[in-house]
Amino acid sequence: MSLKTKKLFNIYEKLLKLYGLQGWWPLIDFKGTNPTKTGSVQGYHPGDYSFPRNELQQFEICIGAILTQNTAWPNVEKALLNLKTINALDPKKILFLEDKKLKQAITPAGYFNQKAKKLKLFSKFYISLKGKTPAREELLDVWGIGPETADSILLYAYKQPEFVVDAYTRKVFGPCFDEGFNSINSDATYDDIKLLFEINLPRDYKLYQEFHALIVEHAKNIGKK
DNA sequence: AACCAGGACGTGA
DNA sequence: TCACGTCATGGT
Repeated sequence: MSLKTKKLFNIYEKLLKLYGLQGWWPLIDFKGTNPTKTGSVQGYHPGDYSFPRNELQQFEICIGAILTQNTAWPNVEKALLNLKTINALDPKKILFLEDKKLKQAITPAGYFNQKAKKLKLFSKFYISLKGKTPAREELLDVWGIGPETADSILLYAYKQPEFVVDAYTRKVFGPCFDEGFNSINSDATYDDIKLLFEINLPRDYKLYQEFHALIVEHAKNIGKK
């Protein structure tokens, strides 16, 4: 086991001890519980990596990944609930939904003009997959799907071992990159950081899911003070 | 009352 | 390539 591997596992264990299992990705149709969460956000399922269990849950995760771009999750949840209320949490329904109604439903998540376009384009793409797992490059070719959204979709909706890098990852690991991981500094690119994790950790989607969720939880906590 | 959230795209240099 | 502006609502 390399030094970097040991360091990453060490950090993972510390975060796990601090915050416990996170149970990402949250699903609005699943009434899970997670004592580390507060507020209205439900549907986390700590320790259960069997989700998504059907195509609708899978699609919901994809839509959530798009809606949460630069947006706090509680706002996304409101948008998802609105879509569910009008029975539109489904690729075909979204594709044929009036623009005005779609934008109205997702208003709480912000950027509703851009995101309405993104949801329609992704729905079309999702239908074209016919149940197949998309390649990362295919996802990136879809307008509105960048590296983080693509990796979130692959990791949480398709259980693919793609490590997700976000602003929180940089916040938490920035100092570590400068000190202990001397091949990568804090201005490393998205792919640099992604590869650091993927090269030095076993390709395990459960580990990647939990690690990323823990990083987000930790980043939120250190941001408060 | 600013500030920022689980980013991505378009533009000009 | 890369730095910067844009997109928009809701919570603190």
